[in-house]
Amino acid sequence: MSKFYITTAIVYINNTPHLGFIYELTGTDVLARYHRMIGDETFFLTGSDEHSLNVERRAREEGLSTKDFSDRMAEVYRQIESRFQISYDRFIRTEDPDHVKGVQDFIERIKQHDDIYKGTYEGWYCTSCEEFKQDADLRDGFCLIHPTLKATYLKEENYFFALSRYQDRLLEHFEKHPQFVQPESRRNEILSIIRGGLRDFSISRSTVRWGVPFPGDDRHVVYVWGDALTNYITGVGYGSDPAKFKTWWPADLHVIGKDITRFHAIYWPAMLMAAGLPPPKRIWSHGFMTIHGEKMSKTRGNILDPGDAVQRFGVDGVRYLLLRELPFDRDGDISWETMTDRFNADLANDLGNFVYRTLSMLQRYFDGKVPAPDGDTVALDQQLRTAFERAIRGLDKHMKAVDFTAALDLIWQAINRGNKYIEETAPWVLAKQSDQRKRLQTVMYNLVEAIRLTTYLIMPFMPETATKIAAQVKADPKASWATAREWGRLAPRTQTTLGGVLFPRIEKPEPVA
RNA sequence: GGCGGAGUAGCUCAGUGGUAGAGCAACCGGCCCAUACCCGGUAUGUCGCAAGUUCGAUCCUUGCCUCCGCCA
Repeated sequence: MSKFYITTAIVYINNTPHLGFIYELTGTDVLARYHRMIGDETFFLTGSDEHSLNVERRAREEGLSTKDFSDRMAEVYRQIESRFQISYDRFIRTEDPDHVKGVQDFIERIKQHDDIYKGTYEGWYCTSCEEFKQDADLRDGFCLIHPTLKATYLKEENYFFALSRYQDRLLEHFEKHPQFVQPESRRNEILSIIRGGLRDFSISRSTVRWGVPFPGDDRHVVYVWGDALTNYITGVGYGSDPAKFKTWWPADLHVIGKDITRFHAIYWPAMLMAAGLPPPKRIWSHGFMTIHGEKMSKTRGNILDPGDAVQRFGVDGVRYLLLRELPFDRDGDISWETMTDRFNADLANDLGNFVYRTLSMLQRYFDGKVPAPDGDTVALDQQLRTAFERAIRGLDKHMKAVDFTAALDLIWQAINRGNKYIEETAPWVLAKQSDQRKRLQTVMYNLVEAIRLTTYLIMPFMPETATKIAAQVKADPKASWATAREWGRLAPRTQTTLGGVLFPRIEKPEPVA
């Protein structure tokens, strides 16, 4: 048994959650659940990033103190994560006292290493991006990302992190650890940035009050990356619980959005090196979702709302659809229409119907009690078994590669093999022939066994559905995967129950001619 | 401007040096256990454009076009 420490990026509480946020959380959650299922000691960290000028501003707009506003928004996020069955072990907030203390400790250690110095930052600053801008990022003095907001010229004394000293060490690290940043396209981008030379970055702000006081100079607060990234270590005890920290760090996987890859893949390992700590083992940079080919954005008004999604497809439906429909290594397109089509095809027609028709036949022919297989195994039986064994092996392989689409594809191949098996063995015909009783027993056993294995296969992706099916076939959701995964573990005479329809078909409105 | 990725059936995508596949949608047939479901079959494509290498390229090379990403 080994340990597995996985994180998502902490979410910036400035805005309300949209479906892209659920996407990252769900993908990460699937990995966490998978590792728990296979028996790894797992710690799953998510949380909220609450410090910044924008948050101060938003709070003021809402007529709340920054603290009250942060409390409220953090709770909004925490609740929606729970709603989506995100099985985090801790939801860290940058306001948490142990985080604040850990950040100061971390900065202090980098200072002792002489990698922090005081300097002056001067240039055009966009208050909405909270970033200094190069000339190329501005047009007529307006930030390109915020064309209605005039940039202001600022001269500010800041503390800087000496990132430029880390070019060689970072390159060496990338070379020694080819899987450090994935997918490879992101790794290549990062490598070319590093090779192009690194600039020191400011790690404090004196114009912001809402943040962690900078150690040794409390006119400053620790600026975004020194504060936010650090959650990955403070979340598991850095600065507060050395034994816990030792258990979990380094993280096995940071799951992040592609937009913040450079901060995670360059700033973060460099800061850790400066503090004498090992970098995370692996960083996965996922793509974004587009709607009908367009970026999701407030101004376009095409934001998919997580609550809407649940209304339409249920929690497990959304989880499945996001990971099946979008490739996790690059951008992918999605819409209510494509989600609805796939919901009906994969969940209602394939999975839901497979479980329902099988268990209802079992009710009819054996009063729901699993018969003992009796007689020879024929080629058809073997095909069914093989399909499931392939899916099981595939799950292991594709979870390692963070390829949800491929894993689900194999699982659905197995489920569909099950539907074909029913058609080919025609249990309703066997049931009418008294001399086929033994064959019917074998067929029904095989089908219920396939359903039992399906519960485990889909468990990380659709925990609620897996639990429902498990209850129907009396599978133990907590069973050790090493043995539960074996074909033939289903005990004859198990009393099954027929549950309701798992995924009711969604009727699509008739197209208007 | 530099670097990188992508352009394959209506849609989403897989794929190999020997002239192409899956799923969905469509159509036809079958079945009736089942959520108007499931099973079988059918069809559809100058595999972005052009040239080159090769006996032969969708897969290799070059140029071009379009889209996207990262950097400047």
